[in-house]
Amino acid sequence: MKIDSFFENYLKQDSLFKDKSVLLSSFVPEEVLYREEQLQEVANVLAPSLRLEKPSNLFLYGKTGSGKTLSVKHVLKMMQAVAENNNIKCKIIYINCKLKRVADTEYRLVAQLIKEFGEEIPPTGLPTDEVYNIFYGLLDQQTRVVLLVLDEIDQLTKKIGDEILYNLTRINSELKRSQICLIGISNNLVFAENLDPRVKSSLSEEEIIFPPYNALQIQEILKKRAEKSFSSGVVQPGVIEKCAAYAAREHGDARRAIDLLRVAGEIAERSGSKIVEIQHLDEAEKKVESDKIINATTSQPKQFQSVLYSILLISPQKKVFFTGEIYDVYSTICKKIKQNILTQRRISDVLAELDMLGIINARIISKGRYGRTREISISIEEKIVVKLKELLEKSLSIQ
DNA sequence: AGGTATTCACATGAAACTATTCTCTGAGTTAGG
DNA sequence: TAACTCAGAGAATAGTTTCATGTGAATACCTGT
Repeated sequence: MKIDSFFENYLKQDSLFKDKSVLLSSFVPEEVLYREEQLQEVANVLAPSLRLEKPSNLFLYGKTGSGKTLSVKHVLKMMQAVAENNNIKCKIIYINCKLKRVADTEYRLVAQLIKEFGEEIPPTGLPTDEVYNIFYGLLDQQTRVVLLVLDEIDQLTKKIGDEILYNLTRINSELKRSQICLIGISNNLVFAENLDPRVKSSLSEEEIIFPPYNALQIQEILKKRAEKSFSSGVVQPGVIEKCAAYAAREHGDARRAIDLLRVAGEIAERSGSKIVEIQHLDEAEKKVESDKIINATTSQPKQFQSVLYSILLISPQKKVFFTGEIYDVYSTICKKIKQNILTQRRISDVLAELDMLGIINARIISKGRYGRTREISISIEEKIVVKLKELLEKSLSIQ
């Protein structure tokens, strides 16, 4: 098939999708299923801001894909509509703290806040307290309530500590006219435990817990979304059920389920199928998994990649191996590609990161007289290992 | 045999360092009046 | 004299290194039987 006719055919062939955006994670539906209680609670807490009174700070807990972000966005959307209708000055800022190079440090977070007020701030070069001052100035320009949503706040504190949160909670006492209300969202259920007690008490004036969805609920959610996104009759019976089952196994992660459905649809479409079948779903699961890993590794620095490559080199020969062995292999590889060799201390950290990413399985064991070390095994599929190995060879230009 | 002390091979933490990217400031230089 | 250039001081950040301290249990070493 020649390319030109390919495009022709592509156009002629009608899409399986009616509206794919419904299946993207940024989509906010008009109706949030099975979260009525939480929605109401969020609304209750935030309502005072419509009277220009400061609402209590709010904290939301729940595992990934349990509808936290969605619920908050939904409530805030409604509120903003009302605020606009009645000409109430109420500013809503949503920031995801996990985004690299956007809001993952104190400086950048405040810089991002300033940006929300329509001012630009250089990415570096300014002292942090200077940036704070600019922010205070902007905040206090007029009387209003500012609702600040910090998504994945646990990532932020894990990286740089809870000082920022302390600063943010104290802002109110410095402001004359504005009021700021913090809404924290965390995936980590024990997040607040290791927080400065002062921060903890002022941040979690109100707490709402989001339980995971069960399989049935995910099914309903998927059905709703599928109706809107796919053309009718495309999704075969059983697909949604299986998709929900996959997700329920992973602590009821609805986002993952929706993602899976979308990828399954894309795969079906690309293969020229007119319907989405279970087989596409299985393929999608593999793809999502391998994409996740490949994305995670390719965005890492060279040194990180060479450590991973070393592990992949050892893995066919042994089922489990130890830090020292990896370090040896890593050293020879570094020599081979003329890269300087990092200390074992650093490699230890890299291994811990790889463990976090779920690429390897590391467990600290003691071999008694023969020391203490990480017992490492690889935790990704053979197929992905091969693919990853090729990729790393290219990226590190080996051979 | 039973109990204690050692010892290995790292793990884990904190602080300090390095390279890079960026701003701001003020001295020196240039061009126009 | 105003405008411009350009070096140097200071910041933020990511990735490391250095130094210091921690640690679980297999083994070595006793001790008394």
